[in-house]
Amino acid sequence: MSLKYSILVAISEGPKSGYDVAKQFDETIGFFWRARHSQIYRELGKLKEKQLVFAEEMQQTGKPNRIVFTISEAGREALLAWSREPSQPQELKDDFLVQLYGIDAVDLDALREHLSLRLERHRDRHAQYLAKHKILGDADSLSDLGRQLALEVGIRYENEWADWCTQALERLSVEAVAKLSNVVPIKGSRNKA
Amino acid sequence: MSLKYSILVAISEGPKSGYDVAKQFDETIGFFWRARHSQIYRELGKLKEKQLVFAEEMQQTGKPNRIVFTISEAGREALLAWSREPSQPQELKDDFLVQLYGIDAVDLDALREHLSLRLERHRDRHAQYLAKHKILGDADSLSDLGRQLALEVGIRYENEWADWCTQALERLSVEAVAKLSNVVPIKGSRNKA
DNA sequence: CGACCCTATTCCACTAATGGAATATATATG
DNA sequence: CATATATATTCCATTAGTGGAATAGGGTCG
Repeated sequence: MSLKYSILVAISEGPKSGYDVAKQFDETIGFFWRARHSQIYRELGKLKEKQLVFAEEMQQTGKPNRIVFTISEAGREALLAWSREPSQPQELKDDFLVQLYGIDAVDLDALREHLSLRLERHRDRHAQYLAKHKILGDADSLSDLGRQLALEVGIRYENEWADWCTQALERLSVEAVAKLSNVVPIKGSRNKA
Repeated sequence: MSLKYSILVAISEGPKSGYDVAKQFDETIGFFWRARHSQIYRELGKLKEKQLVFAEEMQQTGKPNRIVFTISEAGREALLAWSREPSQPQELKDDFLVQLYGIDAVDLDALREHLSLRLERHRDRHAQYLAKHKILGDADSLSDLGRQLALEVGIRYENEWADWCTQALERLSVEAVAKLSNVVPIKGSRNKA
C-alpha cells in the first residue's frame, strides 16, 4: 500500500520528475520498496489527481517534456497522517522456505544449488548496504540517522541470510544427509516407499 | 507466485480438504507463506483444473460436503519442476523503513510508538518460532531437518528485528535526538524553516 | 437458552503489483 | 558510422492478493 507514500517521501525532499523518482528508487528508497518505472508514473498520476502533488510541465526539445512534481501542503499532511497509523511488519514470504518445508517432495540437488546462488546474492547485497552505510558516516542529522537505521535493517537482514545459507549448505550437504537417511527409513512413513 | 505450490506441498503430505489446508497454513506453512482461506479455495480450484490434484467429495450431513484433494503424479512432477527453477529471495519491503528514510517528513513520536509495538510483536513471533523449533528436536529425518532450517530463518529474522528495534528506540529517543538537533540546524536545508 | 466458535465452502468486489511494449532524441563509446 | 545508453513518458494486459459477506448446522460454555 505504500508505493504511494514512498513516492511522496521522494518528492517531499524536493521537486522531481517521474524519471528522477525512478532513479532514486534504484539507488536508495528502492532498497526498502522496489518499483518499476511504469508503476511510479501511474502512481504519480494518482497523486496528482488527489492533489497531493502538483505538476509543472517543463518544455524540452528532443525528449518528451519533463513533468516536475512538487509536494503540496495536503501531500505533507498525508505523509504525516500515514506515519501515524501503524504499519504491518513484512511477513516472511519465501518460496525457498516452502521448498524446505516440503523437502521430501523436492529436488534436493537443485535446492543446494539455489542455496549457493542465494549466498552469493546476499553477500553482494550486504556489501552494497554496508557501502551506503559508510558514506553516511556518523549520523549528525536526524535525516542521516533515519537513513542509517534503515540501512542497518538491510545490513542485518542480508547478513543473517548469508550466514544461514552457509549453515544450511553444511547441514544439507550430501554427507550430512547421508548420515540422516541411514537412521530414518523406519520412521519415515511418507506415502512413497 | 507460489501460493499454488505451497498448497501443493501441503497436499503432497497427504489428502486434505481446503479447510485442512487453511488450518495447516495457520499453523506451519503460513509462517513462510500467508494466505486467506478464500485464496486457498480459489487456488485449489485451479489446481484441480490443471489436474495437479484430484478431488473427491465426501458426503456429510449438517455441514457442506467435504472435498478432499489428493496430489496426482502430474502434481508431484510440477512440484519437482518448481523446485528446480531458482526462486527470488524476498525483497525487503517495509513501510516502516520508508518512513525512517523520510524521517523529516514524518511524525517522530508516532514512529517511536510503532517501534515499541513492533518490538513486542517480533519478540512474540520469535518465541513462537522457537517453540516450534524445540518440538522438532534434533532433526533425525530429512523432512524434520528441512522444517528446522526453515524455522531457523524465522528465528533469525525475528531476532534481528527485535534487536534492531531496541537499538532504534535508543537512538531515536528524545534525548538522543535532542543531542543531534543541536548540531545540525545550520546544515538542515530542508524546505521548511 | 443464547452467544459463540468450529466445520466447510463459495463468491465477489476491490486494490496492488508485475512486466514489458512503444515512442523519440541526444550524447557517448568504440 | 553504428551501437548503446541516458532521458522521459504512456499504455496495457495480466496476475496476485485483500477482505469480507453468505450459508448452515453442530457443539460447547456459562
